Amino acid sequence: MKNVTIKDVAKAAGVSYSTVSRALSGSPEISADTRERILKVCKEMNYTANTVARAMVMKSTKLLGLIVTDINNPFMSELAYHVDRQARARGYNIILCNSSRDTEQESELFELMIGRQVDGVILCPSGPESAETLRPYLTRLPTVFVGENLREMPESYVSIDNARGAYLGVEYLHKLGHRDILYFGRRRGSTTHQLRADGYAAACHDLGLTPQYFNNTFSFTSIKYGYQLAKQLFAQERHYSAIFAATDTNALGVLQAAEESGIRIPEDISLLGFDNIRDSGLPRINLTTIEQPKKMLASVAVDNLLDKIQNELAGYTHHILTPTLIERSSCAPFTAK
Amino acid sequence: MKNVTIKDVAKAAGVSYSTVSRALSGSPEISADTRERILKVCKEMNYTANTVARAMVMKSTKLLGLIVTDINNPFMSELAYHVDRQARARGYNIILCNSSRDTEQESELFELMIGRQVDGVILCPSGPESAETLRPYLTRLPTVFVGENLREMPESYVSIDNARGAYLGVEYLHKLGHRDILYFGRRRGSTTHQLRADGYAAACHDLGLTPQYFNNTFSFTSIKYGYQLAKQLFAQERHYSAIFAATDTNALGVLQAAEESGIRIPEDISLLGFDNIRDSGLPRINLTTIEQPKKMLASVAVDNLLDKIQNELAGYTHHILTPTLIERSSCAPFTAK
DNA sequence: TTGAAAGCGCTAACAA
DNA sequence: TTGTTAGCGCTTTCAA
Repeated sequence: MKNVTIKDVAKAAGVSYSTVSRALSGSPEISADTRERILKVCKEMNYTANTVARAMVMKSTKLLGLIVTDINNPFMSELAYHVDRQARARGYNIILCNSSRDTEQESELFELMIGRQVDGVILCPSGPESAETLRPYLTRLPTVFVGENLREMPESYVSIDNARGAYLGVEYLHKLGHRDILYFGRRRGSTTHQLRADGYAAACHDLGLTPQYFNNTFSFTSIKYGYQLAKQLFAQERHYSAIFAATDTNALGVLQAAEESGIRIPEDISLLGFDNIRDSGLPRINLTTIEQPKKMLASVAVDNLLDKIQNELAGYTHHILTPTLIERSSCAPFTAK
Repeated sequence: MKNVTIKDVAKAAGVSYSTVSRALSGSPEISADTRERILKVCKEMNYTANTVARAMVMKSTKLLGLIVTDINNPFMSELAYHVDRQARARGYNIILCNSSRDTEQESELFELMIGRQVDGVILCPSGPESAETLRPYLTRLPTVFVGENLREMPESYVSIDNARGAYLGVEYLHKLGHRDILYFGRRRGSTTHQLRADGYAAACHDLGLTPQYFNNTFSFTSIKYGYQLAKQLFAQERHYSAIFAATDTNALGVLQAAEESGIRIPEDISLLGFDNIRDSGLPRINLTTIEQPKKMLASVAVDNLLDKIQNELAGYTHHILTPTLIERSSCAPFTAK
């Protein structure tokens, strides 16, 4: 499986190997016919340039690290899809790694990425504290955070306006006639959750509603935990006509618990999610939700990172994208029971 | 952002740089105290070995190409998750690319992988023809195909026993009392679909049932196409009490069409899927299905590939894993209407 | 327009 | 036990 090198081509074409290099790189300082001759020989010999060797001298691997918490999470996989597309369109490839939402692994992965000489990394952080624990690496490797709002942190990130998204959601529910809206599944320690809860509170205030919370006491977000939480909720008396779930994943758990408890959605309770993961659009689920524009998130992240790399920009950028409401069928107009 | 090299460390430690290399690689031909001294200097200087340079001399990048049709497909993302885990556990990383189920892109990606000097590639092929179009590359790069049964093709692959899975499904439905089972969504030109249909036919034969088909006339499989196909189906008279969908994705489309057409599942029709993608276990969906063991598929693929690489095995292996039935709630005992 | 040669950061064979 | 040196395959000065 030994590959043909530039030297083999040079020998076959009867030129020096720097000439071959020039022919390949489209350098102007070479005559048209030698170039053509060389290119023909390359084809014949099935020559493929060794990117690794090139990377060594160019000091650029054209490789981007993509660190996600879990590629199996639909939000991440959609993001990864678009990151790959966008990166490839710009001549880069992706080394994919899962951090399993573990900050220690995150650090190890950064170490690994540095060793692999990637040109930069796109990181879906485990949480807001990632920016802190990774600080030593951030000066060594251009990095863009995705999906987590790092507030005033002097690091580049792209995320959405979570507060505004939540505000939008409450407005929508209010317009449907709901006056008692429960905010469900807020997780302490997550900036994202904090900002969403803030938006919820602000909207309640502006619309004259009384905020009600049912917080996530687990420190994880998953359908399973959302389900367990919702079971607890449904064991209590109801003082709300709509549930605004902090994430679609939570909402899915609510859906499951509701089904088991004989609660109909949206007939008995309206349910609104946040994220618009792919699952939410599935038949029978049809969750109305606040959309995070994943494609946009990905392409802004890649663009930013490549700008940073190619222009050796110091400094940082914060991109806050605007979420939108996706109306499906888990919310209905309020009707007095 | 210039990185510390082995030479910098050597200078700082007052030794030659090959000594540093030895200290780092845990070579025995070095005294314990110089090693320790060097290691300490490495720590102090924040030295990270340059994997690219190492790869050049070792002729091994410890990188695996993972080419999927679409990472956003839940089957693929689950596979990718396990491939990453398994590969990382064995000291490898993954370069991820989407082929968009396009054989031309597949070829380009192989070219790219060769250039990047990956040690091998794991490929979820676009279709059975991929093995043909990629033939020129397969001799240049150790490759394992995943998920597609290449029959007697002399290439390594790991897939499941599709015929047996389908057989299992028919048996199950038969046991529930169903005698008229429609096979839905079979796509021509896919070996996987062919094998499943074969298993369906064999089971029908053995159990004395009459096979009924409603084939996929689109050449793609997606919820949307499954839905359109099911709409056509439901416009016709019914002569079946159960639908066996060729894939979960198809089944999801059936679910959606059924909902719109006022057909209850499983009360009116039982629905059985194939693949057990993550979506199928979601609340309200709860699709009974035949499981492809994705984790197993991934780890067998990685193991095979690494064996192939490390032992420079010529030859090839075919691994056919056994599917199992996952019982959820989309199938009910037959009741005469 | 072309060739010779240095060097990217590392490993390993050979010398000392 | 340590140092010297020759590459790995490429790009890029500098000379011719």
